[in-house]
Amino acid sequence: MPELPEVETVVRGLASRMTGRRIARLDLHRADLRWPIPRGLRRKAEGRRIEAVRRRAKYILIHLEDGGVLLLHLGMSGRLTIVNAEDRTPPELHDHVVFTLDDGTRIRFNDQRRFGVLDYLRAEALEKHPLLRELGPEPLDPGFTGERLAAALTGKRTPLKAALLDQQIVAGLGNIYVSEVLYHAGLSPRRLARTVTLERARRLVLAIREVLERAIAAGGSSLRNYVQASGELGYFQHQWAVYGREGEPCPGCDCGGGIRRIVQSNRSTFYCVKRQR
DNA sequence: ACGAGAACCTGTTTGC
DNA sequence: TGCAAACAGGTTCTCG
Repeated sequence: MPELPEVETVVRGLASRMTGRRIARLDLHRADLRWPIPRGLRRKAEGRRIEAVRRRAKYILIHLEDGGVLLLHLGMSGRLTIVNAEDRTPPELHDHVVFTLDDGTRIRFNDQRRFGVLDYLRAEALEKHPLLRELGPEPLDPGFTGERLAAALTGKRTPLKAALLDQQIVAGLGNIYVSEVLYHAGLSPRRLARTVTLERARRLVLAIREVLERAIAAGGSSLRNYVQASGELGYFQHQWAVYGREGEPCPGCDCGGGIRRIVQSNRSTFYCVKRQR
């Protein structure tokens, strides 16, 4: 599930509970997720005060007082759950990592498929980290403009859908929000990226901002302080226009089109053939 | 260098 | 009912 809006919601929830606290304990229940968890991570984290929790693309960055940074990625199935100090609920299957804060709060990192990541780096080397180095612009930053997107798409022979999933072109969109954004921009997912010139790129940038901001707002408003009663972070009711709606009528207008599902690079895309060109 | 597809893992749903 | 195939919201790696 986790695309940019979900990760942003998770980061806000984590920040409210972690900032200023110390990591009293870090329990690693296995030695790897997608990749090995660095040796010595526990020693580098335990006892340190948390200065800030930030997001870059779909990565969660937990900044420690000494300049260390914990980098988390939720992959396909990762979820974070906040467990209050007095809650004695035992660990669940696939709870691979558990943070315990100095006030007794626990944060469980559960990841069934283990495509997630836990790494450690130094703040001064953030830009050089192999996972962060190649990332494209943040879609909600003012620097992400139609001009910049058009330039990034120039000459690309790949379908627009695949280009927008490419984190080097814009960082944070995933399979669901790409379908949503293309619907709102009125552009076909099958259109070649290189045919997106300035006017269309501007439309796309507006659609990207609108869809992401609305999703973040929905996350914030439907969770009490971004934490569900269960303690789970980042899960909220979405109102998707096209994703998962194969066969339903086009929701946004009376064009009479139906939502079709196609497969592009082995992943589902949903769109309205009539409205999106 | 680019783009398509496989691979990484586990679990659930779908279709014969 | 049972079993295999398809599918799931991400990213990297390999190959042509």
